[in-house]
Amino acid sequence: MATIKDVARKAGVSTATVSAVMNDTAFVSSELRVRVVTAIRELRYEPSQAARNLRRNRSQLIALAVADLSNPFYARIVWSAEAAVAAWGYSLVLFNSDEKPDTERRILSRIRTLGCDGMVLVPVGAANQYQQHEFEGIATVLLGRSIEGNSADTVTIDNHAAGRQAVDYLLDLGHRRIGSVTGPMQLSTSKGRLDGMIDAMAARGLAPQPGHVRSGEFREEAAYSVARDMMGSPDRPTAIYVANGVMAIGVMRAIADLGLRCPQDVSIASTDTVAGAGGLKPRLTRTEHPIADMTNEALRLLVDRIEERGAEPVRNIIFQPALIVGESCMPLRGDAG
Amino acid sequence: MATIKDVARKAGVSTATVSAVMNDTAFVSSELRVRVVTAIRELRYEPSQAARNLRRNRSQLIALAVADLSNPFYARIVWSAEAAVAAWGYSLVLFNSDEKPDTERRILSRIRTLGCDGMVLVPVGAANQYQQHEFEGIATVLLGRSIEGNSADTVTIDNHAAGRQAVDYLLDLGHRRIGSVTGPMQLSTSKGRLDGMIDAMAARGLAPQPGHVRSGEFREEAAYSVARDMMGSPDRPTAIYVANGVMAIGVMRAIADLGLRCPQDVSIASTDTVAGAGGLKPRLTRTEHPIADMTNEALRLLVDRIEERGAEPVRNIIFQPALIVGESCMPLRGDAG
DNA sequence: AGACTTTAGCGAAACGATTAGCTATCGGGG
DNA sequence: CCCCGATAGCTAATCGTTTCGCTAAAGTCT
Repeated sequence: MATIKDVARKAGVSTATVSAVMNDTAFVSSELRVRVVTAIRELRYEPSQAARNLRRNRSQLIALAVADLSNPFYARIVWSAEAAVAAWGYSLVLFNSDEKPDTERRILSRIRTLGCDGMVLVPVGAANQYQQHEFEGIATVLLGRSIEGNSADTVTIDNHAAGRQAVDYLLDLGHRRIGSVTGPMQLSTSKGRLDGMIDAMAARGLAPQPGHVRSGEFREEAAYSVARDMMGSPDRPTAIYVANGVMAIGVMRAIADLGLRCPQDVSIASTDTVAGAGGLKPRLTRTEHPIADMTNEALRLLVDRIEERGAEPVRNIIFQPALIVGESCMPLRGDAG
Repeated sequence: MATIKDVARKAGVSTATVSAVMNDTAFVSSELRVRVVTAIRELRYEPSQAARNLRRNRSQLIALAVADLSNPFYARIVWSAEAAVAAWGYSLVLFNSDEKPDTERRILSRIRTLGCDGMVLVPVGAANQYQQHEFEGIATVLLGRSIEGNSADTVTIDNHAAGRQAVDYLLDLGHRRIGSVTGPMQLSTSKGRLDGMIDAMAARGLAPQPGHVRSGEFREEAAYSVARDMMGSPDRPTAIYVANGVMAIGVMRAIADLGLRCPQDVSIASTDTVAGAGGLKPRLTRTEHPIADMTNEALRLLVDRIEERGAEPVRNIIFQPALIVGESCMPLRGDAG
């Protein structure tokens, strides 16, 4: 592989001039410029990113660490993020913490030694599991979930509104015994959505029964077993609010396996969506996140932090969910519709 | 950020000794070793990957360029690849060529300047669009699709067998007028699957009618419009073989929009799968690829090439598809079942 | 014409690690 | 008692860029 010295020698100039031509960083007479570019072309010279990184102390790499790559929600984020990162002139380094705090810790350290210029993180652990120095010296944007007490920029949705919207919809259909399958309580997303649900019910003088609120991992299997258990008892809820798209699949499967039909016997509303929803029957009624917008915004903030040295104040951007009505909910039988 | 010199000064040793301790590359007395490690800890020293890369001429980066990140099939590959890459001690740089040869060209150049140690590529263009030098000096494994005349290792499935299996199944159900919605003919995958279909029919003295074989982009929308057109005419096929999971969703939607029901009026068999298949109704009958195995194998080959300098012969690994029977096919009405 | 400013281009010092080759030091054998 | 080999650790070169500061030639003003 040809180096800048080879080019300089061949063109009869100094390496500084070659560098100037490459980066358009100083005026070079057209005569020298043409000698340099032909030399570059003939030698098929491409500058060594490693040397450049060392000198410039930049890597042009942006890391994205998501919580669960098997979840279509995060797959969708990856898709958007790749496009946005490329559009800003960076490359995307992808990590999957698989909802495991230990894995996440290793990832943070790896991101640091790779020298990524910035990272977008979907945090996995509880707030107290993070050390301050894990974020020092690297631009960070938290996406989807936030960490209490952390001073990084965040881009999230209004989880409280999401839970509230979905459950208000169920209440409007006449449901009173509403259950919920939700995620781990240490995550801001799960907690916010459940709070929204509780507030929606409280606003009408109701409250979920103790056994009707279950939490587990944000995974299909966890949701399946929890839902099977909850829906097996005779005083089962007439409607369920599921806090996550993948869990919704698990819940629907559990219901089918119990011999119940989805809108007729149990209504299901969820927050967040799954891919292939076009073919899913019945189509879920759900509150959707504007995933692409959120991801783009996260990268805009991140690149801003990377490229402007200015210590702007912390920014927290909150997106509003939108209720998408599918076919997974029905008015409560014999009740007002 | 502390450098190796700071550590050396603080520990009262030379940088060579610090390096030796870090990399376990030479014997260091336990006294010095302990001085070095405490200095490292106190200064929170982490070696600069950039400097290391420059010196070692390695980057510990593996690039993965897939054809379409919006396709769950590739999302699944990304998931597996991230895990495999991490397990081998590398990090994954992700690119999406979005089925566009021009974008792919830019990506190849970017991979090169990033100095990735190797790449896994799902090629997008026709064979003659590739230049030899685009692959020179960087370990490459082609995944899923191959490029005729290219000398890189490949990991693919037996597309011919996939088409043949799926269509044999339809034939066994008594279908005779079978159509196909398939991908671009310049891709080895589309061509192989279609050939498999044709051979399956030929083996029984049949051939698809000219208007019943349609190709388009590997996208839901393309499949939708093509299927709508094909299924609108009176001599429409009684069964369709769809060469791709995402297209199958489009075809099912087209059929529903035409007022036809899926197994009863039209049987659908496809190759390759989509995520969320657990919730999809009716579940697709399809030939599945062992995605995780294929991806792992691709990375095994790649790391092998990167780490062994030996010029082993080119390896082409072909995986066999498996037929998964769902509920999207029925015996032809009034025919032998 | 002399003094002063501009500017194209060069030389060499960084950046922070790895590593080949060298220098002491120590113990043991003749 | 001297010499030799082994070995722990150091010195300095090196990887390929970028960039600061400099030189010398050319232009501008009085």
